[in-house]
Amino acid sequence: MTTIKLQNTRTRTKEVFTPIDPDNVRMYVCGPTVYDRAHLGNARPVVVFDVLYRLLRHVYGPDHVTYVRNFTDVDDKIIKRAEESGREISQITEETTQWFLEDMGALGALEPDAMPRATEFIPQMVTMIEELIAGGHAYAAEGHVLFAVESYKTYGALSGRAVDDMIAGARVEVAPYKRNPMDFVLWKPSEPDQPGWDSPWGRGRPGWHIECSAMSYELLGESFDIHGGGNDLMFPHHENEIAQSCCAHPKGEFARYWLHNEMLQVEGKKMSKSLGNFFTVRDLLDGNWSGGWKVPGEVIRFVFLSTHYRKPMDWTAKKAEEAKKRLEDWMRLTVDLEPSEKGSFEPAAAAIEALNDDLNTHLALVALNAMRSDPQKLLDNARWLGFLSDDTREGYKRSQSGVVFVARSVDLSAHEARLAAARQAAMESKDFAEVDRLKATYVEAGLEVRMSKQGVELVPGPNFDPTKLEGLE
RNA sequence: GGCGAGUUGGCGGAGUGGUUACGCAGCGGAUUGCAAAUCCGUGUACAGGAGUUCGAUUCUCCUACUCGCCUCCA
Repeated sequence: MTTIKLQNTRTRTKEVFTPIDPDNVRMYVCGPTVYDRAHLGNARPVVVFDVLYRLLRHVYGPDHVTYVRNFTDVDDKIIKRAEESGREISQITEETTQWFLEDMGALGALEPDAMPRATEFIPQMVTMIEELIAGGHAYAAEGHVLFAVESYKTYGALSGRAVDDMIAGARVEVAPYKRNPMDFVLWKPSEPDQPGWDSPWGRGRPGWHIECSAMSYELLGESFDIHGGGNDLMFPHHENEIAQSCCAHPKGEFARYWLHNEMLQVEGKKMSKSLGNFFTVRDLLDGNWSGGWKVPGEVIRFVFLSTHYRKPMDWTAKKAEEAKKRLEDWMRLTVDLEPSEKGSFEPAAAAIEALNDDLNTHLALVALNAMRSDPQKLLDNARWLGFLSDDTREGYKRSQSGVVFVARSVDLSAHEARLAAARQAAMESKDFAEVDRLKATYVEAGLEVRMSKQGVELVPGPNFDPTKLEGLE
């Protein structure tokens, strides 16, 4: 049996991964709040934990892994968005959920086994809150229910914080009904025009953190193996999840391995709207970003996986271009091959070993690249890691000169024929002036000109401008 | 202020107590009418200081710098 090692935030060490039950390895990853398109940073944990999911499925078997990722569909940001836009909340959440699935699918991410929505688990949340109150870990005050952090001795252990220190440096406004400034909301009252559910504390809605505790308990049990998310969630979200879950179910361990991915940057800076470097996954896919070209989902995936998940990931146009070239190279080598049957294929040891070592995806990509001399192996392994999908390959095959990643808005075959004819004539006359003139024009238009004994190819590059070809017709 | 991460060659980015990362760019060659693409070959490195050690880029400590979180955020 292969040994997977994972860096556990809880212990700050790289540990051998041993599941509670090898027949049912359980992983929970915090999903999106559905109020808008997922931005690029939202996509990183999705891709990272998709790789872990694939690895676990390989090691323990596809039927022996349960991966849960939630949708937060009740939240003040959603309420605000509804008020601003005048749209129904359900309309917003349903639309955004669908967008999310489409966008993440484009990145080659498999869908989790379960994708629970917070609003479907309100009764379970209420039950858990009641248990916390009964156990002396929470109290009701002015329509709110708050978790009492002092009732949980190890509160702050995950992120390495002490309650007293946090109070000293806290920037939060302290609500008068809080016994301790660090107490956090489990349930809060709703105005008549806000979404709400009846509860023992009046009509209201859950606080942000309780949903993950309630849903992971329902779907994975009081103890499960892996809990993942971005490291910005470590505090307070994950800390609060631990407090809630461990106090409500003291016999359970909650999550045993905590994995956190580092944040994403853009051209060396934090992605933010004020810096003008903020974009969604859809922006990239549609070419609506500073790079200006349509970035295929697999290119985004490649860029993500070329940096280790625990290091800051810097998105740059240059990286995207390099990733695109590499994938085009792989595509060129494998386009005429058929993927091996599922039963007859085993991921290469080099790739598995790389991933076993705390998801060294960069090294796994290097291992893939080393398979260029064995295209069948490259194809199978690339597909196993979420590249060279059927859709991508179909697109490649449809494009005339074999380039998948650039949308072909014009038919270049006439130009190719014309250049080929001119070249043929020049070969005999030894006068290459006309050929050179044509070639220069094509290059100027952003085309790559490939002439060989096999013939002539015109390949659109990122700056291809079809209008520059008009004078040639 | 508290907590945490990082600093590797022109760039990106792995890894290791003593031996080649890899990719891109560069350079040389093959190929080409010339190119492009492709193929072959090739150079440059481990922030600074102290310590442990036969030996450290790799371990320990200190310094500097960068970054993230602590407020909605993945």
